Amino acid sequence: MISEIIAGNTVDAVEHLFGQKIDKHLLQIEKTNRDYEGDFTLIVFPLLRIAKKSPEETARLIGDYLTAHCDEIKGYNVIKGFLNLAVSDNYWIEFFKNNIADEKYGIAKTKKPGTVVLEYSSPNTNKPLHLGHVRNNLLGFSLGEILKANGKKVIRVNLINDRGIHICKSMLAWMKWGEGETPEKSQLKGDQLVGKYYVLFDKKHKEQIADLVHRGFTDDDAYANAPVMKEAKELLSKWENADEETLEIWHTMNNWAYQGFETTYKRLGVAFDEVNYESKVYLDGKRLVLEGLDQGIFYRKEDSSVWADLKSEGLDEKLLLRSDGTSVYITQDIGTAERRYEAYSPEKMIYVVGNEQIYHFDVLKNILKKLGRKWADNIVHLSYGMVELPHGRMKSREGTVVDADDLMDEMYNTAKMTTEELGKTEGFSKEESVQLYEMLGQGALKYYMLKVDPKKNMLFNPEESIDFNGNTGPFIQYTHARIQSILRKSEQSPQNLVAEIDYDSINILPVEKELLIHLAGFPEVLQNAGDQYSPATLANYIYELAKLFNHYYQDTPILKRIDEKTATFRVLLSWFTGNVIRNGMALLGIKVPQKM
RNA sequence: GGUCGCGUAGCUCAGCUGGAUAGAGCAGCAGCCUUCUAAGCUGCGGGUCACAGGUUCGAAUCCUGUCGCGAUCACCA
Repeated sequence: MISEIIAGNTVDAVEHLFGQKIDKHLLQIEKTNRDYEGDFTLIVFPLLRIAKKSPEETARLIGDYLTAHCDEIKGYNVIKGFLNLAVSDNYWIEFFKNNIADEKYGIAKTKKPGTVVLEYSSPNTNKPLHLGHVRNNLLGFSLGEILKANGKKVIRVNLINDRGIHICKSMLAWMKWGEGETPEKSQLKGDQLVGKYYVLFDKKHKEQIADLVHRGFTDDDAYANAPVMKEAKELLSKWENADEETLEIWHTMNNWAYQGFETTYKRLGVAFDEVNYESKVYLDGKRLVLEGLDQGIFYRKEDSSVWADLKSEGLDEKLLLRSDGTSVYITQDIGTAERRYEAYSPEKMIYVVGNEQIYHFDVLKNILKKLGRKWADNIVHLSYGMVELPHGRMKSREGTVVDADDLMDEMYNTAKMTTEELGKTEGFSKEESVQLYEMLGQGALKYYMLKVDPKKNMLFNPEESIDFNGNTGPFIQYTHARIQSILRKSEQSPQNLVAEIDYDSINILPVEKELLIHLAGFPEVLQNAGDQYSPATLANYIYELAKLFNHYYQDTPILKRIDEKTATFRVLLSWFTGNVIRNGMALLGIKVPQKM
């Protein structure tokens, strides 16, 4: 890395000039601002105390030293306390030479030690996936890819919530009013069908509540005493007592939901290494809680419920086992965390879960620590923000939920319309067109969601469909397609060009240097994206790269109207850029087309 | 009420491990296809970085407080 080289030499410079050995991290080196001459800038203010000279003079002295002693630095200028350094073209040509043949430039070639368990998606089987799940899935999948590209071993886990009162609601509604409807009979996706009965339950429940309130019940009493709610609770207790008929219906409806999810996951391009079902693991953790109780870490109340006291940690008391001895949500998470630790000894356990559960994970970590699990510190809650609609949050009750399947259909249609208007699919077969529309629709959707910092809430306006121009997925996909078009027109394959290029003959233009500098930054960006769990960092990097390339493409002939040696270099630089765009987009879960 | 997060252009967002005159896209306006794909490129207008203090040579960025928005504090998950 060039900034490492500059830093190392500056340390020498400071020692030589001012007689003091400084730590490299004291130095601030950044890319030179566009408005100034130079490539990289050393900010000398922090060195003034050592230099005991004016900013300008300090900068000049260091500049002189670097120019004389460092081959990579060919000149400098000083503005106030900013030492703007010009890096020699040779350095960038070397960089190009060293990496051009590597089609997977920046992607880790070998596994480093360290396993990461990454949980994401985690749907409920009572309703289909919506926009919020889409953000979760895209984030989780992309983060997994990014970590793998950083050399980590990643275990992607989906923990499906297939039990509890909400599933019983769907089941009850189906039993009462379903008339034996199946996905096959009504040609409905399984998860949509189950969701339909969940909505139906809610509707009936509301009617009954209104009726009870009308007859003088309070809202709360009406809620709990509505006949359908009582029946749903009975159904839950039947489920817990392993009633055969109930289990069978439960199995059937869950399978419908799983099959529906499978379809959605496949279309969205997300995948998992392991699927856990809550019904199988929800009893885990009880053993640990009882162990903690024995050791006096937790305590039992008169009604025999078990609690953790986290007041000294700034939290509250937390219920761990109900008075009837059954587990609650957090009990299960204690158990699954322990299981994952024992199975994989991961260096991190990442949970992609909405920011509404920050408190939950805070509690979870503290409880595990109380139990002496030091690895609790390795738990990371990647808490992402809500996806909001112009009117606020999505409310299933108000019918403002944006369904994942519908959304993908809409994206496909928008892609189709836009592409046809532009007449871009002339000469495409039917199948190729369909593939392209899907690729563009998915690209638009995924990039739209991933370019935003995960921790921030984001707005989705269904009225204005997702854009295809500007800072968007299709813009980047288009840039890739343009590059491929050049490569197709080149008489030789990139691999052949690499074999015959004469590096000594290369003269690089300022735009080309900009591209090379940006390309050189890819590994660092990838690392940061992994360290900060932020696909957005990567997304924004790729956008910058695509923008730079389009600017280059606009007024620099790459293949035609130039001599062969220049063309060789430019085609290869385009190829390099295309590879980084493709690989980077793949880490976001986005495919790029050859033509569009 | 306690805790946590967010507040940057009309809109959607970058920038936040402190550095030069705060950036993109969309929307608006004006240009660029007899040359490699115009889903592109160039230019113009648009800002009290919520507000007030503080730390610093230097603050959108760090600290404190205020305001606004949101989340959370279940024998729900």
